[in-house]
Amino acid sequence: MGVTIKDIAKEIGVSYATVSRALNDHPDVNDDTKKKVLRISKEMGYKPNDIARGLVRQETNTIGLLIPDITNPFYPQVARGVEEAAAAAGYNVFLCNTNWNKEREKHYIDALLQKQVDGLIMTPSSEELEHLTAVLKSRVETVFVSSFIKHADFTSVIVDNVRGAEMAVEYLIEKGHQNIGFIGAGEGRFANKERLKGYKQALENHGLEVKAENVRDQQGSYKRKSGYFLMNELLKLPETPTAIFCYNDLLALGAIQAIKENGREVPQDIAVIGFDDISFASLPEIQLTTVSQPKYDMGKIALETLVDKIKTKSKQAVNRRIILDPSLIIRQTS
Amino acid sequence: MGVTIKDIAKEIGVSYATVSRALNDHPDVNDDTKKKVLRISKEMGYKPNDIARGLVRQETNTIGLLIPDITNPFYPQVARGVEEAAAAAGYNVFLCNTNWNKEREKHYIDALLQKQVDGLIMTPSSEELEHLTAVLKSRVETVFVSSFIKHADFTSVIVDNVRGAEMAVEYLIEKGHQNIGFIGAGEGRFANKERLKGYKQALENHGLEVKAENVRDQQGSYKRKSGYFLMNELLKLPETPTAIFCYNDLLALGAIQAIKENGREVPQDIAVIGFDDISFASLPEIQLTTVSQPKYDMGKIALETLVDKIKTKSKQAVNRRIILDPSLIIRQTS
DNA sequence: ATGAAAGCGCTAACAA
DNA sequence: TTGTTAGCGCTTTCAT
Repeated sequence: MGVTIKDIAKEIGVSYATVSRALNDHPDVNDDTKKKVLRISKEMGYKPNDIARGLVRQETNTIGLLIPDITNPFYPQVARGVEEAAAAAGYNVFLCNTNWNKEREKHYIDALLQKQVDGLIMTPSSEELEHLTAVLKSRVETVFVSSFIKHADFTSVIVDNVRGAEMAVEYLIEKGHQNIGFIGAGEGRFANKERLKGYKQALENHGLEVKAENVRDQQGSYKRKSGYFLMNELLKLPETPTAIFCYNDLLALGAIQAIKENGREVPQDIAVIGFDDISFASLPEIQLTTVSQPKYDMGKIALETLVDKIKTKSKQAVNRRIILDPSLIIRQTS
Repeated sequence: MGVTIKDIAKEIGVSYATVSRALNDHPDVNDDTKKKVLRISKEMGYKPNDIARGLVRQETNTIGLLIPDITNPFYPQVARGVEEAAAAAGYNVFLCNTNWNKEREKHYIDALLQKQVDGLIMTPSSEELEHLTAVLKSRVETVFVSSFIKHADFTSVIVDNVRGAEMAVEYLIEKGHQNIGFIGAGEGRFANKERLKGYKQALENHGLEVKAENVRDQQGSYKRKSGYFLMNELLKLPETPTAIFCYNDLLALGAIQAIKENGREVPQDIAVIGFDDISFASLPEIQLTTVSQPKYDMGKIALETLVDKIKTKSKQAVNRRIILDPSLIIRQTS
């Protein structure tokens, strides 16, 4: 390996404990020796071995980040927030892409725990808990992003999904729409449930009926082709909705494609609203109306919250939900 | 901490070396004891401490991945390739987003080396080497993706940038364009140079002049707004090109926006071709003609090559360039 | 202010 | 087949 603390000690003729102290600028160390140690270690090109340090300190300054789909621009933005905040706080992050796959998620969690990560930030692939028992038992600090698990004692950073959905659907109603559809995916997901709830609330608040055939979230993924597929189902209905609220922007993009291929216009024939406000939503060719989430901030706050939990470990074990505000961005598809 | 190897040893009444052997299924261990160890450790919920193992084995089964912009969908795709191949090979990956910032890159490299990563995969922020000396000196196995450093002995996985650019520009020439512009960013970047080279070659091969004012790669970033800005410059020219070849899709998207806002049509007035084929390029509203790179495969191959280098360490230290083929995808912007 | 020594959890000779 | 022991590189008591 490289230069170790012992090499430096030998070189200077002090004990390696002294070198360690100097390097960590411990108070009880002679100024001259400290300077000397610092100088020599620079000269010799010494790099501390974080692995060894971690072993004795029982901490690794490393956290794991589990996201379900790195291909959906929403998550890279969150990841950037986590990442930059982590760098600022002196942490490194292991990125794991679960692909919404419970098995992979489980596998990754195990691997991360064995790597002794100090904490975990994750958007779980589902609300079911069994595959998360390892985390629960290990008691490693965890914060959830864009997700919330009932029955479990985790901190989470989320946007007000219900409110966001409500805003979108209310806007559609104000525009005169009476027959509004919902496209989502995976009933099991927290955020999906919440946005569906907001959708229903808005309809009910305005005396509108929630039609079962208008709600499509029983199958498919959160990707474009799924939006395309589900919209096509909706287009087969005797009374196709005149507006669609989609769980996310990717689904909305797929829905729009289906609508256009069906020979109809957006928003003239059918209006579409998404969720997330990924960067591509603002392209002149797209101009997608959508509910914006503070993606970067969610990541940043998640990391900061996690670090806080790690530092104050077991002291204040109060978990909480940090809820951020969404905002409706009106563009050309509604 | 959790359950350790010693706890298990105590429980069963054997030495902890035996437990270690059983757990790593070493040949020389009694079948019964092995079974017993396995059973008990499962019961006690034992998880090996990778940190400790790494310390003695002098390997961490961890690699670092440095990418310049996680916000550009090109990199997440590469990252996915790296990630999945890594999981398959039993490695974990530290993701670091450098934001094209040399200082951050340097900082991350240091951090990764201190974490004793077994290898590095990176797209460096620039071709200059000084900030990479740490890597060079540490002799940690490294493979470059989508980049190639002259004067240095690294393996890299790249697409044939020259050929890709040539294909794009030749196609434009065949379509009758005589006045073709280039939009790039950061002259210092390898890939930028290569694509510019391909652009020039294609022009020269067809007896067309390379006009300095048509080449815009001296400033700006690789992002959309930069393409927008540079295209606006081109639009001010007395003879605005009738076709533009862009370093990447993001720049192309920005250029298209500028063209449209200028009251001209794509491709009727000005044709645009990008590079990368990010997923959004295929949206019906975008239909961007572009040079496709095998993004996922680049990541996968990079990881596999790296692992190979790690395993055969110092044996076959021959570095090479792995060059993949690009393909021109003709859509509606050309 | 410094040194000696223990130990973090594990693997790997070397003995037995 | 199993146990003993040293040691990976570092931090941290406890002495001095």
